[in-house]
Amino acid sequence: MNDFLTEMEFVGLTSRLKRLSDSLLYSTKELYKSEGLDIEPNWNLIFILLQENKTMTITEISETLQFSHPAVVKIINKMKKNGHVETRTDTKDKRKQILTLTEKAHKQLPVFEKYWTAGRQTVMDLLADSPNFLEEFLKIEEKVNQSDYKERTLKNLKNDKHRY
Amino acid sequence: MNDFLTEMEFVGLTSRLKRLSDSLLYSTKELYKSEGLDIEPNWNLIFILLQENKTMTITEISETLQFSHPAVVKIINKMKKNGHVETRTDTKDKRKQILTLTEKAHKQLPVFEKYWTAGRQTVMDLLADSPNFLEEFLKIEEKVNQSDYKERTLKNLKNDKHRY
DNA sequence: ATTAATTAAGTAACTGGTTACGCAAATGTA
DNA sequence: TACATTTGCGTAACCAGTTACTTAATTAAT
Repeated sequence: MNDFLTEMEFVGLTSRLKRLSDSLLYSTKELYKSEGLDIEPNWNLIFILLQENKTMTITEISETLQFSHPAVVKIINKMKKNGHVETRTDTKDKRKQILTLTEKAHKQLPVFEKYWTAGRQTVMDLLADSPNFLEEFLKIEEKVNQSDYKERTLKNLKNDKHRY
Repeated sequence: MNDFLTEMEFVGLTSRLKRLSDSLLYSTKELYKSEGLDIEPNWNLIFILLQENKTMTITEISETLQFSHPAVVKIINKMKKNGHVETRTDTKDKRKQILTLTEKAHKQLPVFEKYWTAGRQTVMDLLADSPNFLEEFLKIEEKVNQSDYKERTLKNLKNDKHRY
């Protein structure tokens, strides 16, 4: 039916990536909402990190997840408001905020994990017919990290000029 | 270096998709800005559509690009402000806005196209080592369209229960 | 020891999308 | 012909991220 975007494959890749990630995001939000869970999509990553490491700082989380630190600040503020995370100032380095999961979080984790497991299963289902997807996706991420879209495109522009 | 997200493959796929699409988006914005082009990332899609079809309405564009119609309204308003698009009300159906490219847009198109071609080349470079990526990506899109993340995950939850 | 540079975290403003809602025009139906 | 439904578009409020800037604390360097 709608073949324009497919036809435009290369041109529209960015849009399509965004559309898919948005679609997964909103769908996850709806799921949690409809099931009455007071958590939000990316929190699982932070829950898992804090569960494994017990304590972490904003910067550590933002580096691990490769989010900007303001993004982490926002998420953590929400998680604090919901009572899932506590913070205290590091006594040795008063700039740092030490983050830990609350008792409430630990209590609810088994329930959350049920949903995360089901979600992981969904991703596996979605990827079932795309056996190379993750591996190839990783390659693209690595390439973009080495030299981003802007750099590469400027280089292509220059090369095109020399072709005359 | 940062292997957490990779290790979390399935769990973090949504985040990673978003990160990649954001990265491409911001990089494209920077490119246009640094080169002094007064256009923005997704506009090429609309330029191309309007060039091919001469006139289109908001709804037609939103359906073709699979964007929500408010998203298209916003983009078109910016393009109007920049003098690249003109609108007039359809005489037969006064609800419809007929969109066309302006003279200015047509004049600048060859310059824009140089950048879009270079960008398309960049995407091809990025995908060079991922020969199955687009095809497999399409499969995932199709699956999500058939049944979204929420639906699938709820189903997985139910199945898990029956396993006991 | 003082000053300069770096680092951690917070805030503000913005971005490109979304859903929800409202209005007016057109269409379908009794 | 009147009334209900649908359609097209616009606006508002929201969302999860970003960059840019600020402040305070720490570390490095003269």
